[in-house]
Amino acid sequence: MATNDPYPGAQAVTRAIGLLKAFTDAQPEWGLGELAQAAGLNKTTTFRLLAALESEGLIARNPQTDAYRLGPEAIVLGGRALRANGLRAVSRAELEALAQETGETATLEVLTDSDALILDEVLSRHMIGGTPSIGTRWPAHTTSTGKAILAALPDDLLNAALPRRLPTPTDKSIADRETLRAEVAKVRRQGYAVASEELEPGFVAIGAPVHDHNGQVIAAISVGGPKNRMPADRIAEIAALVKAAAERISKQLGHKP
Amino acid sequence: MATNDPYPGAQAVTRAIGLLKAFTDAQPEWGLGELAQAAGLNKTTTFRLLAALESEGLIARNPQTDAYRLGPEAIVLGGRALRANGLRAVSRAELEALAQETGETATLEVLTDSDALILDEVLSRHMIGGTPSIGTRWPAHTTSTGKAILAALPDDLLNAALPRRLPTPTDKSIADRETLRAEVAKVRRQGYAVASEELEPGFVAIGAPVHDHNGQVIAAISVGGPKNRMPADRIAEIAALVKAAAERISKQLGHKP
DNA sequence: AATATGGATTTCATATAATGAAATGAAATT
DNA sequence: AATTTCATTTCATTATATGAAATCCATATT
Repeated sequence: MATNDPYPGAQAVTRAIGLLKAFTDAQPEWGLGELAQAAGLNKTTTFRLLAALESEGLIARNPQTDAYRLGPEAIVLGGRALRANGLRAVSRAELEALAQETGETATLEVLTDSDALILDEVLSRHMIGGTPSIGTRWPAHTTSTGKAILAALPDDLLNAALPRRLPTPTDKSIADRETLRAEVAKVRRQGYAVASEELEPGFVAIGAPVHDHNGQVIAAISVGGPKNRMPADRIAEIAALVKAAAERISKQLGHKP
Repeated sequence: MATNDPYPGAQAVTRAIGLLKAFTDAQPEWGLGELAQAAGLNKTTTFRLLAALESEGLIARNPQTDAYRLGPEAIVLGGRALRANGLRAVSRAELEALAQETGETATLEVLTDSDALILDEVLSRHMIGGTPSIGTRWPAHTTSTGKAILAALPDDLLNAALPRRLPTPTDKSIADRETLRAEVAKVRRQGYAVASEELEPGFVAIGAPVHDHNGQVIAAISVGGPKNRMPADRIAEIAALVKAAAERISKQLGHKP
């Protein structure tokens, strides 16, 4: 999860961030005691850190229950981090076009540590009213975008990006490096990656890499939807669209093929 | 900006968050020295705090220039904060319908301190490829949503929510409490608020309040677009749509009118 | 090629600010 | 009314954050 080892000489900061990271989609609210326990901190320390975070707006309290939750400032910082990334501005129109043409959900994702992180998303017309998952992360080797990025990395960086053990959220997930190596070769050959129920049963996506002006991969885009709308011939068709869109984005970023 | 006074006994945390908040849309990247100066901190301290934030992923470095910027974890936390707010899930479909019917941009916003914070946004069909502003904040009294929320607040909370001096981003912005009082009365009478070039020249929006099951305002939704597409009769028409949508959302939240 | 310049890091002695055990307070629950 | 379960405050102790100065490093400049 951490990019590096915790930096010494800033214990309180590291602990405070640890507390922030405890607020997940699965458990978005915590009481003081349970959070202290989960974070391995003294209750007093936890209280003091949370109070500091709250006074800065990163933490808020449920007005009914007094439970701790993430605060509005987290949303503000997240928005700024997102907008600071020029990629989004460049790729937005392509994502919209892809979602329009295919009727499915299109995403822009980058690699962080060993996860694919969703930076932008245009929802499928079948998901009217659905909640976008911007800011969500999944193990890279289980996603089409993650595999597209990994495959476009030089081997040393690819190995560095892989976790010690490959998580397998479904029984179709790639479970070992041998299989992954073969898949990477295939993705390199094709120029796109398909993840068929490797992240979630019933979900299929197709991803292609985006390159910057130095020729390095910096992101990937994808189109995905339920398996029943993704027969082999349609996958091939979508793959061509996704690949072409990714190449146009790369070109806008100054990439010379 | 801060919800409360800085909490003592967590200096390092408060300072670290101060650093994070220095990364804005206007200045998304900083060198160590200038950031230390801007934050009023010693360079060594700044370095150490940034290193801690970086190792946790909240700060990243521009690979070309080494400049500091917000990191991927900021996006992750922002996404979680957003999804923790059930409001978004409930209102999403209504925003999409409003954007569809009017062709303009629809937003969901809440009040933080004295600002209206954008929680969700469906872009106008005139802005294909535009970048959504989720996580952006504006002075509440200059926005339609902000005024809708302020007007729906009891007087004591309304006063508490106003800053000492009212910022005036344009010459049409409400500049004094007297004028605001009259405007609030009007908004209460109408059940919706119009902000005509009060935030930005050429931009007009119409907002209506959303209430929870206790009858308290918790948010507002809006539809907005350029002044030239917003003649008086169309404003009235859109106001009716926005108000009805806000009422449907409130009803879903258990509000009994 | 050698040197200067403007950064970013590291070092280290010091004292301040963070720590946690225990006491207290405030709500729920019995 | 008593009990339990939390959150919050107090306070003495020391671990931890601090900043001045030294060093390193990359990039201009001569």
